[in-house]
Amino acid sequence: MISNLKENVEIILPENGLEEKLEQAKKDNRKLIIKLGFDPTAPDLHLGHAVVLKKLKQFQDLGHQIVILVGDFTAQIGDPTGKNKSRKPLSAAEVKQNAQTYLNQLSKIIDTDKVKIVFNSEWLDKLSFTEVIQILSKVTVAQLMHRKDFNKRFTENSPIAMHELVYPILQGFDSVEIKADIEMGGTDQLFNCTMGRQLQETFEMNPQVVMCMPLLKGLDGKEKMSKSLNNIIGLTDAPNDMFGKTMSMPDSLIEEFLDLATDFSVSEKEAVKARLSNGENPMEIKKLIAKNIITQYHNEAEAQNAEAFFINQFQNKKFEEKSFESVLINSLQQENGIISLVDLCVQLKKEQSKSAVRRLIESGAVKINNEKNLDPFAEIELKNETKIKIGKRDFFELKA
RNA sequence: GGGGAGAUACUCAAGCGGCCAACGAGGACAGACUGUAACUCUGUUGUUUUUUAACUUCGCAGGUUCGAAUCCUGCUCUCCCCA
Repeated sequence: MISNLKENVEIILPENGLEEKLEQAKKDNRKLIIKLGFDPTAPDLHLGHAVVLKKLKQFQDLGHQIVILVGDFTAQIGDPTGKNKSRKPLSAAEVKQNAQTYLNQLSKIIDTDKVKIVFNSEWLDKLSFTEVIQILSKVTVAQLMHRKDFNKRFTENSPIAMHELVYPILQGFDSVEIKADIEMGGTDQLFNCTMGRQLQETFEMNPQVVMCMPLLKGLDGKEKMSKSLNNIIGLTDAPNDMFGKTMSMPDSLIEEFLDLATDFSVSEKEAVKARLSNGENPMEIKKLIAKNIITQYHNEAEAQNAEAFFINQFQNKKFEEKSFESVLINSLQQENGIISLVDLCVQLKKEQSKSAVRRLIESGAVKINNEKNLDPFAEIELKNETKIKIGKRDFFELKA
């Protein structure tokens, strides 16, 4: 059981802490409190988050108490780094809304009925300045400067605002408030999580164990998976999308995805890796991974469908009827069923400027009924079942 | 508090009165080739009117000029040195 709990975990602090906590819980006949923080500004969950969430799920299955901490207070302060200084603090309503979205997505992996949700504004709002100073006095600047990104910015002479330094401390104080036994997070959270240990100790509590999961790389194969880098597979992505995205990742990512994104058993993983090193086409392995992922977040039938679709559509280059995003002709702005190609594509592909779309068309990215059309001003007749491909991933079909 | 340097598009970074929507690099996107991989090659990378054009952009606000990212004034912010 312990080895399952430790699978894929990159860092456990202290080393034997997990065992001790489990034993203690057993002795006291109580649930462990397992904390996971969530920043309410970014509620789009992807496979990177799933790495941590699946670990939480294991604990939940063993009967422990998951506490989701919504960092609404810290989000109100706003992040001053870099150019983001104009970032608006979220309103209470937005925070609520985001938390709800987050929960919905969470339910793909863990049982949200059994999860406890808390907002850190509940206690952080109430602290007096005296109390704040007292908390701050527990931490030294030298400690804070150990954090990698503070250190980097400091040595590079880029600004660090005071309240940024306070962030990790507040996060640590959250652990005090909720009496966390374990705090989970990605390896990037290591510093913040250890802050929790330290503060709990000064508040004479048994310090939490820190468990950090590795950060899954994004589809670009370079950076961590992150929405802003546009390299994610979202938990709520459609099956065909998941399949296509998985197939488009660089081969160098295969092992990592196998380990972190699939739910194969350890021995199955080994077997698949052996196939790879025996020279099997990595593409086949990627299909395996894709199917496994879709099975997790949708179901097996969908996974089969997605594969069949992919093979037919992209490998055999046959256009299939299914799985184009249907667009009602009535919903488009038009003139008597006629529209220019740019205008059509702008409406289909939202959040792109007209100029950008126009360039796309001119570079040959748009096909109508599988025929390239390079003229942005071609007049398109809006007919039922007209298929429009924009780039590699966006497919639409008009419906009367 | 005193002295010095600086703020340019996603990032880095040129430009220092007209030839600037702004060199170059990275990134990103698209195309060809492929296994929707990598490599390589090509193109694009402010917005808008069907575009040898107009409009908005070089920290913010004013000013000088026929004309400003470039000069002047004030402001904001950052970095460095000294106290």
